[in-house]
Amino acid sequence: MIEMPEASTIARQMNETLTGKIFQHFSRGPLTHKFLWLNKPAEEFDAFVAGRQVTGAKSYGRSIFLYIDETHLNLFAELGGRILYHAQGATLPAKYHLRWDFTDDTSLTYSLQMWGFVGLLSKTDLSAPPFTDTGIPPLSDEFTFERFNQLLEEYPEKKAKGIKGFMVTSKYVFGIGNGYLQDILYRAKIHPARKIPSLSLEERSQLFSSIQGSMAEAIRLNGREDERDLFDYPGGYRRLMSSQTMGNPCPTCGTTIQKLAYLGGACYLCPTCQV
DNA sequence: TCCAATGTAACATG
DNA sequence: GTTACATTGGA
Repeated sequence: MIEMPEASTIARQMNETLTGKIFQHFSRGPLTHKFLWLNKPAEEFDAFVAGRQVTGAKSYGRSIFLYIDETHLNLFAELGGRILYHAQGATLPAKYHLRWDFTDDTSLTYSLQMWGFVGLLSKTDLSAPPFTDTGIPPLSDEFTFERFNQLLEEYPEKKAKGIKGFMVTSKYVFGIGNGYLQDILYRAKIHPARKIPSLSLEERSQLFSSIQGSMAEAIRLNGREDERDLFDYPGGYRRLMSSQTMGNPCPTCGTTIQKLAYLGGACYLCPTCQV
């Protein structure tokens, strides 16, 4: 899935590569998928974007905004898969779900994995629900330790669910999914099922630092090694806790890394370090 | 053959 | 309070 480091990398590359290009055509690819959500029929996407210009791109949490003229944007949200740029003359992938062609004979394709929302919105649409329901992206000015602590207290299910429930719910911290969460909790030495009221101030501080540190490092490395950037290059961030490292010794204490099914999606953790 | 993962529905339990 | 399930391309 695309989490904040991937969204950041792809948006930066889109901004550098696509800005100034004129859309020629939007279309669906040869693959279909029930969990691909467009907010309008593909024909409306096509009719709207044709002849309009890309004016930039940026990321927000795990979302990507691709700006169209001064008034609209193409929103990529809650999505998995690959968004790829194809230079003039490049062979398009055989399988993809969506495609944007530009007038200079370059194009963009999206191959979905799991699910994804692609929306054609006006900038004002972004300032109304459901697009305002997202939480605060890590590394943003708003994301201070004080605010983080406040969000922990505001989480309505703080007594019922473990810290994992809070962390992967986009309404609070926006940008982290199950993938990076494993490393974040490992670095903070916190078990995914720990209840929020039981977290000491020091543990909250460790968690906050771990979020900031993990996100900064992953952004610096252009995302995870098992995800791809706009040009189909893998990122350089190798997760410490994942299906790939399960069964290996914990780098800190040597205990075997375990897998645990909890609140949807797998947790990988060191049962000794994370309590 | 199994894995990835979000949100929600359905289930089990005390 | 926890798990199953929707899905499907890729390892």
